[in-house]
Formats: sequence, structure tokens, C-alpha cells
Amino acid sequence: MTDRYHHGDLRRALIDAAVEAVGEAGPSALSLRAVAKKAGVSHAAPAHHFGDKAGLLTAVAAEGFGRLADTLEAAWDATGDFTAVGAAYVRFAIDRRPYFEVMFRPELVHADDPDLQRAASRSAAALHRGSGESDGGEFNAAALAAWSLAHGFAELLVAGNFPQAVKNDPEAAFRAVGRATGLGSDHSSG
Amino acid sequence: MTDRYHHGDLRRALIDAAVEAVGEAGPSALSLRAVAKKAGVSHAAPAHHFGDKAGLLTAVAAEGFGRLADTLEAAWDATGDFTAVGAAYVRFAIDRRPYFEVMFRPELVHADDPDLQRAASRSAAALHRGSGESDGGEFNAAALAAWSLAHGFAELLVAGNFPQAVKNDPEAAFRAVGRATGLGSDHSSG
DNA sequence: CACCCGTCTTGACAGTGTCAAGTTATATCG
DNA sequence: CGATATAACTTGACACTGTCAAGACGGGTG
Repeated sequence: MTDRYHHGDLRRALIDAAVEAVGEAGPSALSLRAVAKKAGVSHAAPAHHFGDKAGLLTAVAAEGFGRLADTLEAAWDATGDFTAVGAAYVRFAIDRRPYFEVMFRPELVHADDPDLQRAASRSAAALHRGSGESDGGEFNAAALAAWSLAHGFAELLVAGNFPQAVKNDPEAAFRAVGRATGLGSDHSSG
Repeated sequence: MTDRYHHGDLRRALIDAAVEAVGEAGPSALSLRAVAKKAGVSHAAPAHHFGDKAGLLTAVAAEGFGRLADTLEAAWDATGDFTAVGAAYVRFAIDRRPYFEVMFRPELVHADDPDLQRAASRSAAALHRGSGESDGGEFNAAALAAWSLAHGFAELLVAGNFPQAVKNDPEAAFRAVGRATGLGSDHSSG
């Protein structure tokens, strides 16, 4: 299997290894050589598939945005309530933390990558759906508020800035936060 | 001046150089050797004052939290309105972006540093002041909401995830967001 | 003046990302 | 079936990184 010269699906294996490595020590401590060793290939193999380190992280981020979009769309379809979508956002940040830690760091990835941008737009759209539709004009304040609230909560949570009571049950805390702002339920109730 | 063996206030100079370097290429691209060169000292000088790279970034983060706390307290004293405090938070993320990029990255700093924790608590308290007082119990949903909203907006903004209309006048956009949530301004609007 | 000790330098080490050139296996074509 | 083109991967090298040990310097105190 792994001792073949042609790996079979090395790209897939490298992304998995990268996600695992990020989960262990964070994205800034990521070493291409360690990832290569984890996948059982030589130290320069990743460059062949991803160009450079940022290329690998770009693939990770794109995959993360795709997964997040799936999660948010499912939450919306199931409940039709923004607070539930936001809670799913928070849960994603916890459960898929390695992805989350890469997705919003433009300095670590190739921010202009088409796949990445496409996937990011998908998850942004999924979140907006839960907070009112966009007016044709400048921007939609409710959508910005929804995204900011969910994202800020998730970031502060995984960065360890919240008290223990919140860490114990983050989703419950976020539902309380969602209620405090009255963002999702006043227009879509019925 | 700089050609003396004893620098005078090298610690100060190194922090300034680090902030400048972070502003140019982000915290993950920061090089201790480049910082040392910028300050006109040898490559190992920073280690003497800060122990290691994380130590230097810890000092930057602590200073950033101190500055942020000052900013938020001033905004609250001047207006008594949460939306204004949140807007000050957003403005800080823009104006002092190098600090902001380090402050919420526990993997880059010594998160258990006492100075850092003290400064972080100060700014958290300043932000809470603008969103209602803490109940003695578990946590305060309004305070969490306020912090999450301001922080998420700031993060998404500096990460480039917002449309151009928002980037053009971020503070105005945030005020709209603050109004959409009705967090602090329903009593003081005029 | 002599000493001490904090400040900073020098030199070395293993580890990093990236590039160029070479090697191996798969696929295509005669 | 055998030759060959091509993609996948390896090997080796380069400049650069953070960190550590040892040494050089110089201001402050006796």
C-alpha cells in the first residue's frame, strides 16, 4: 500500500495529515516535512501537489468551507431558525477545529484561489439565509450581525477567552446569546 | 545611540520592531532575526529579553490588550453607549491591526503570562461595561453577545470576508449591525 | 581601581520551505 | 508485446529559521 512509488491518492492523504497536524499544534507550527513523513512520502512530495505550504493550507481551508456550508445548510433545512444555524457554526468550530483555525487566516493561504473563494461564498450564503434576505443595496445589516455574532462567539470560544460556564456547554450559551439579540426569530416565526 | 553596546531600552525597541514586522507580513511570518536586525542588534538579543519568540509576541499582545482597554474605556466614558464601544473595538482592529492579529492567537503566545491575562481581563471588562452588568450566576448573555458581535465583525473585516460596501466605512456598517441587534442603543438613541 | 553582573555578541546546531535535477512507475502508441 | 512519453515522486542542496552555550563588553558598586 504505502510503500508503492505511486501513492494512489497522495493529495487526499496529505490533506488528512495536514488537518491532523494542525489539530495537534496549530497552523503556524505546521511543518510540510512532518506532514510528508506522516503520509509516508519524501519531504518534497507536498510541493508537487500543492505548490507550496500555503497551497496545502488553501486546500484544507477550501475543504473546511465546503464542510461548513454543508453543516449550515443542513441546520437551516432542519430548523429554519437562525439561532440553530449559529449554534451549528459554533459546533463546527469546536468539532472541526483544525479546519476552522485555517479558514479565516488569509496570510496562511492563497486567498485568491478560486476553489477557496467558491467554498467560502457558499458558507457565507448559507449563514445569510438564516438571517433575512439581502436587499439589493449596500449590505444587509442583519446578515452581517448574524455572521459576526456566530463567528465572534466561535473565535473567542476556541481562543479560550470565555469563562468556564460557557465552555461547559457552548451551544446552550450561544442559544442564550442568540435570544439576547433577537436576531433570527422575529421575522421568520410562524 | 544605536551603536552602543548597551542599547538603553532594547526591550521597547524590539516590541516596536515586532509590531512593525507583524504589520508588514503577519504574525506567522515574523522572524526574530529580522526583528533584531530592525532594532540594530544581534540575532540572539531578543531571546535575552523575552526568552523565546512566543515571549516577544506575548509582550506585544499584552501591550495590545492594554491599549484596547484604554480605547474602550474612553469610548464608554464619552458616549455611554454600547454601539459606540463596539465601533471603537472595530476601529482598534483596523488602526492597530498588528496588535489585533496577535492578541487572540493563544498558540503564538504564552497564554498563561500574568501580564497578558491581566491586560486581557481589563479589556473584556471594559467591553462588558457597555452591555449591562454581570448577573452573579453563570454568565451574562448580553455581555457575551456584545463581545462576540464586535469581535466577530472585526475579525471578519480584517480577514477580508466582508463586501466592499462594508470595507468602505466599517464603523458605519457596525453601527447598523449594532442597531439590528438592539444590544445597547435602545435607550440612548437620539 | 577592581570586581561583579546584567547586557549583548558570536558561533554552532538541528530543523524549515523551496528549488533543480534525477529516478521510477504508469499510460499511450507502434 | 516492447518502446517511449509523461506524470509522480525522490534526492540533494540552498538559504533561512529559533534556540542554546560560551564569550566579550561595560556600567554600577565596593
